[in-house]
Amino acid sequence: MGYNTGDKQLIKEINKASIFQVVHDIGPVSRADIAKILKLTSATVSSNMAELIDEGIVKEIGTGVSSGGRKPVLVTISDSGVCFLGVDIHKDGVEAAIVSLTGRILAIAEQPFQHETGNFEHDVLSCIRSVRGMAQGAKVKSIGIGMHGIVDTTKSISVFAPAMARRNFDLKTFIEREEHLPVYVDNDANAMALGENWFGQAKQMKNYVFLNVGRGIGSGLVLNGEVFRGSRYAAGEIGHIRVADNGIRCVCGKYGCLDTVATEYTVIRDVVSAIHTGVKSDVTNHVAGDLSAINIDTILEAACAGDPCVLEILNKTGRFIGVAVSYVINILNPEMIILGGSMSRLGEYMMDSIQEAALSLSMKECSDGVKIVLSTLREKAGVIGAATLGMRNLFPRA
Amino acid sequence: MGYNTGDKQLIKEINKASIFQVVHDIGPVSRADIAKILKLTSATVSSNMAELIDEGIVKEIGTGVSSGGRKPVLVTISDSGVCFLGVDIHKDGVEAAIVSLTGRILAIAEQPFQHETGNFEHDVLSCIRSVRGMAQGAKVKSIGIGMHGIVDTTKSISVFAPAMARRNFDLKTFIEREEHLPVYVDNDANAMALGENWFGQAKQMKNYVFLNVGRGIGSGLVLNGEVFRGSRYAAGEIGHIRVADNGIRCVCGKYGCLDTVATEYTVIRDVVSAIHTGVKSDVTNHVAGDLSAINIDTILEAACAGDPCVLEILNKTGRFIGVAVSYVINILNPEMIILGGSMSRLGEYMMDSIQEAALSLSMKECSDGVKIVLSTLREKAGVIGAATLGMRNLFPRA
DNA sequence: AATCGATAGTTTACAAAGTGAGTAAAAAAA
DNA sequence: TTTTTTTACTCACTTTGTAAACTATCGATT
Repeated sequence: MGYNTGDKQLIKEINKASIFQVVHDIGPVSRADIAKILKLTSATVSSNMAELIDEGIVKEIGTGVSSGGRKPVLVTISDSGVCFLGVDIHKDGVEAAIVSLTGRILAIAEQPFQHETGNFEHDVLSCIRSVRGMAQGAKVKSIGIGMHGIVDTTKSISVFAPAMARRNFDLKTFIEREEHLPVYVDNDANAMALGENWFGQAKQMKNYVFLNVGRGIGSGLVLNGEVFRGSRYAAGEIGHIRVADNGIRCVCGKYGCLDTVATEYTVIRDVVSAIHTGVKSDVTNHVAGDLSAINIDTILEAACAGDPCVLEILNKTGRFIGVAVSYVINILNPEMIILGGSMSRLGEYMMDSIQEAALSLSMKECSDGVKIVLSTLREKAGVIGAATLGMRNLFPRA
Repeated sequence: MGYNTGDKQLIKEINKASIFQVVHDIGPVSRADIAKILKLTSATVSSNMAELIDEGIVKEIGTGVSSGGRKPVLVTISDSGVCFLGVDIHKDGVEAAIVSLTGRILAIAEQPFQHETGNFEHDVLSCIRSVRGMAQGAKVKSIGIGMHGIVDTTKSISVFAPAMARRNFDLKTFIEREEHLPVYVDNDANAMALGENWFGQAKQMKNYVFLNVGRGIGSGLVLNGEVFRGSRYAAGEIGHIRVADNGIRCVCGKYGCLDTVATEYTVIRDVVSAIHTGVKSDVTNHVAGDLSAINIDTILEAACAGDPCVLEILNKTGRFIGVAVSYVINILNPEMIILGGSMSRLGEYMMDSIQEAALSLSMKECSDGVKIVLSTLREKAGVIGAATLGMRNLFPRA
């Protein structure tokens, strides 16, 4: 069980994938330079390049400057040859986008769940169709789905998703039948982590952690250059690490989980309760006194305005995240921690406390050189990450 | 940087390694069965098998029962064709053994460090030579060294080893020059983890954690089937995760680290201090009242005899380890946690509390199915693991 | 302007490795 | 005894990368 074997095609896939990778990483670049970098012969690069160009993945873009001989023909990733549909399924709805191999978003659409019907499939499908309608010229190669909860990636089924009251939900078969395109499903944080590797902060990085902070908190781990999913697809579920002695009972049944102190919901809860206990906050003005109208947007506005109540709550939230991050650093010694997800809009106001807690609680040898940064893909990390699931599968065995 | 390319030899290495792996896992086995399992043609299996036999790695062992045709020729791992030297360098000394591909120990030797001289190289070398002298007929292919502290495995140098007051110590070059054999160096816990994969509890396992509990506490991580070392070779350093509010200052400068509550030293310390505060313990009898003579052996005897004082201290120690294990489980969702190292001799008396703490503090989805077990290689895990570093390198790219 | 050296990319002969078909050996079944 | 099945080897074929020769440019020099 689980033995690898190789054949001639495997070599080709490996080399072709690496050639693509070099173009992606440092393109525009000439065939000759690729050969030098990969220590392949120019013949090998040329023949694989011909296929990549044929498939619409790479294109020639002109000539570079000569260094004393024939001008090099530069190639770059094709911005329009093929593209990929990414779907982010979170607790409250679906978001879908069509993304080019350069990370450009050709079209994007959103569809909140109609919880009353409980027909999630329909909402997902309608979102996919609406975005495909917006970009009809696009040659969509596949559909990648990033899904909250636990996803069995070998069978491509959602084993358990809290917000959709269903277990072992086979989204892949359903969407493939409806859309006639290959479908790849993975956990949302894993997809985001992969997206960050292709288009964000983690380019060419082999060991890093993506923190998805939003309606819950989870993480995607990339270790030794591969997404790490654990033995039952539950790796990176840091939301249920104990970080607080607050006595708050988590949905998982335990007490003091990170999930009880570091999500959109808890920040809103803490702001409301602070105001209830008489603390003055700028937020009250933004919602005209209606505390039930407080949301992440109003909190963000107050934070921008420098409201001390909100800033202190965000600091505290950051410290809790930092505690969990310190465990991750001690165990995994990653190169980078990337903060993303819907809560990352408040990221600027939490980064300092995350960093301070994470570094002060972890061992120097492990935290040495670790970069803690905000995602540059921000709220698009979900759909872009999901689309990269399909891109990744251009070279499945490489 | 870090691109993979493939050539024809790569295919061969992959297939040859997998053929070897099947023989290792389920041998004795026939060529035909291997072909079925690996979905290779019998021609491919035969030609690779001929090389493996030629190299003394595998041997024919007779014929099996026919199921209606020609009797299959069974092959198995050669117990004597080639063997590997493993060296475990811990804080107080060196241990070396010559190990066959079947995990049999042909010779073993020990050499405490002569700290006054500070000439560690000499002690390591003399231990290696003494064990080679014991098994002169053995065809030793390589030397694997498991070393405490942080090891840069690409350069094979010990970046930082607390007990040897030296940084960036190039053991590989030194030993290769003296012994004229390839030398592979890795962190001791990583080596043990690998050893457990070849000969111990983690056979055919892809995701597991080896806990090395001894004079310090560290871990070796095997993730996606590979040893995971982190970005600066410091992954798995769980000794410096904060698990206690005891105010004890760790050597690393922080407070409450696992290393301050779960090593040989802390167990001895706690027993001594309990006796000082008037608790009656069986240990006192074993050392005839001389508390400075208390060591792991006397504590083990007392534990065997059911001494409540010692058992309570071991329980407490186990709970602290369990807390750290719970973080590991939540982050990595491993298949197995293996407890080894010199303290694992006391393992029976800690397993329950480790398990209880680990499971009660981790999320169900992550801990589901995780097996927490004692190493079967026990105190030999170090040298056997180190020897497997060499075995692993029979098929370096596979 | 003509020539020469250097660089880029393509073509061709070759080698390595797996595949697939065919074959011999050997044993069980009819 | 004959037939069938299973094992393992041989050999022609295909794929893929390599090495070297070849073509196409380009810049510099004469």
